Amino acid sequence: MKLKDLSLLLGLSQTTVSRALNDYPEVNEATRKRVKAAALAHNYRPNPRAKSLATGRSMAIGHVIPISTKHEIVNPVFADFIAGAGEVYSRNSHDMLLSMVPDVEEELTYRDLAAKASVDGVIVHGPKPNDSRISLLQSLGLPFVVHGRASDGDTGYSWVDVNNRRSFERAANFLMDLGHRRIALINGLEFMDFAQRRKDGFLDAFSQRGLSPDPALMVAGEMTEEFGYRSAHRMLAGTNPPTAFTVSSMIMAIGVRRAIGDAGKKMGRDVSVVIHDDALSYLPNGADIPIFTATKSSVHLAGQLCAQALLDIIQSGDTTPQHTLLESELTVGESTGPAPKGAS
Amino acid sequence: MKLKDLSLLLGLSQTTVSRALNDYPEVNEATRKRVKAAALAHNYRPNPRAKSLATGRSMAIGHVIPISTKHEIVNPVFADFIAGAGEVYSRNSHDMLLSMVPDVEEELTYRDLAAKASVDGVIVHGPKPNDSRISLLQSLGLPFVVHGRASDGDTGYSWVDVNNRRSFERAANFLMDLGHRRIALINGLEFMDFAQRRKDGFLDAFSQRGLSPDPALMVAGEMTEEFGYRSAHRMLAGTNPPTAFTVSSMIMAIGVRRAIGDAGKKMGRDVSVVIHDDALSYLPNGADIPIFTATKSSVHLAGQLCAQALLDIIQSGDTTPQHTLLESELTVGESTGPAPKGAS
DNA sequence: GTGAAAGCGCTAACAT
DNA sequence: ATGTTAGCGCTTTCAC
Repeated sequence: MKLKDLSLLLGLSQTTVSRALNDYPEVNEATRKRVKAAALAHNYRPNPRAKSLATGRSMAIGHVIPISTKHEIVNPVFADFIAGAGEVYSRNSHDMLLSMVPDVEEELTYRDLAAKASVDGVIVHGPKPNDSRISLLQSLGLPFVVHGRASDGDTGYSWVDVNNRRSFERAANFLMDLGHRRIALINGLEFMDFAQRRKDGFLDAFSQRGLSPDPALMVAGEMTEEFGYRSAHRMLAGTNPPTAFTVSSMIMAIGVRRAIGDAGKKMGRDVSVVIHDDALSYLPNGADIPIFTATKSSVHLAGQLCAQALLDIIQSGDTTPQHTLLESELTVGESTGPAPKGAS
Repeated sequence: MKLKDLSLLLGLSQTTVSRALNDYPEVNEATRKRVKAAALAHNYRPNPRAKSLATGRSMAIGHVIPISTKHEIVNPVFADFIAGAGEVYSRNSHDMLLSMVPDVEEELTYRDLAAKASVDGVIVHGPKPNDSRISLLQSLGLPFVVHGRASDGDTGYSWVDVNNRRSFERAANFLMDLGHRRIALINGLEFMDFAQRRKDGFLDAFSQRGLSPDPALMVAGEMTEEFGYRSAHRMLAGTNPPTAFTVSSMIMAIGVRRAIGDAGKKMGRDVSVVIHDDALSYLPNGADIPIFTATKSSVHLAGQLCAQALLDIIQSGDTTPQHTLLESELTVGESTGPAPKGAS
């Protein structure tokens, strides 16, 4: 069933039918009703490609995922984000175009998307400081929204971000309120913007009390179970082990938990773990080790907001940068957690 | 830069340029060279929508993900699969269209994709026995490949599946070779095809030795950390606890590990855990609890094979059902694992 | 308020 | 081996 068939069927021109369907004001209300009813009855769906060719808009949003560094896609956080964004696209009858490309081809892919007008806009994932993709997209004139920020104070583009700095500041403060002083930070690679911000927040919490963390308890690396395990293991085996951990991802937290298990007899119940990134869904507060989920990640929400922001930009044509900073909740498990031995 | 511009520039007709670019045989080699060079130099990219409108092919593959039951997308396995498929699409210059829809709208979505000719084919995720989507897609005439199988012996459609039955048969056999007899099965919901097959394999391993598992040690439920924890916890608290676990997913395995941790002092080093679904990447063999990854999941490979199979079907037009059964590797951790107390 | 006709950028008969 | 022409299914002037 195409437009022509429908118009013939109704004894109207394609033009009128098209106008009726697309809610043009000049159409007679009676006609519109008749047309819409017929379209529904005959299950008419406009061909998006034809429409797109005529209008110049693709009604699709691109997500480009580099695949050689596997972190992005394997990360459950990514899936949640995509799910959130996808819902918004569905509701607004947009398509989501996912491109998995070797990261060396990422720039080419953006150029391609722009040249072929395959998408009306893109979401940028995993920004690094001074990310080259931003200027590329600007020069290509392709609307975009960044999930995260490419560097501090940069206001030249739209982004949606979780308040990473504050999350870790609050996590550290929470632990210090419980009496912990030897708090470890198991962070992601610090050239990633989010990791840098988390570290800043962590340090801030200490400064606020005139304290400073033990540098030996601060590490950054690949967000893998293995790195979490090894880091925590080394720290716990030291002469002055930490009494609490702040961890940058669920996967690393699993490793930290394993290390704590190894050291279990030594530690007793004296170790707290604070995790970022939706850990609550996967690692509920255990009976053996008190785990506090400090920041309930809002990745799913972030996905929705990113998508909505981009659609708004595309619709309005207004590219004035919009910035959304999400506060993540401090969610505490059932147990309020122990104070370290000899704490005040 | 569009075809017309390029043809004007070259002093050729659009037709010739189009033919040269699309490797039609009747074009003069010299001309083709000239055309291709010019296209490259001027960075010409054919508009896929125009092309699609003219050819009737969309050069896109659809993946429909129901979102009200969150399992599908949250599952890291899903992300790996998508990554695998995405690579294949990229290499074959196809787009991947991801639709996140409330599961009640799933059928509507397929009808939509078919009616609007948005995609040349779809991949079906998470099949259940006698899945209604299969007959729907067949009646819509939309090419598809199923990741998994909708029921036993069904050969009327193409699928790519991991040999779930054998994976669990081998896992159980592996543990029995180590001397274990009280082996638990923590399975996914048994109305899912894969879970049923895993159970079958588990049971087979016992029958082969003239044994049968304790029904109290076989459970099935949502693949969550919580379910894994609770199931294992209950079993370990019983009078005759298991000495080994086979677990159907990484997430559940985390819960099982937590339960083992709880029961640690009682158990000593006597518990083995065998996990399906790429557990190796996330849960390396621990120092405290011996964990054996029995089946290295091939989801990523499955994604590639599904995508390739679908592209082949679309290209050749040959819809003769193709079936691919992947054998998953039995990967054993560093430790070969302890025999249970008093084992032979 | 409705219609005729041109055109979006490409491919595919049908010439030559 | 190359060009001419007519679409693909829709929107959008422009005219009535």
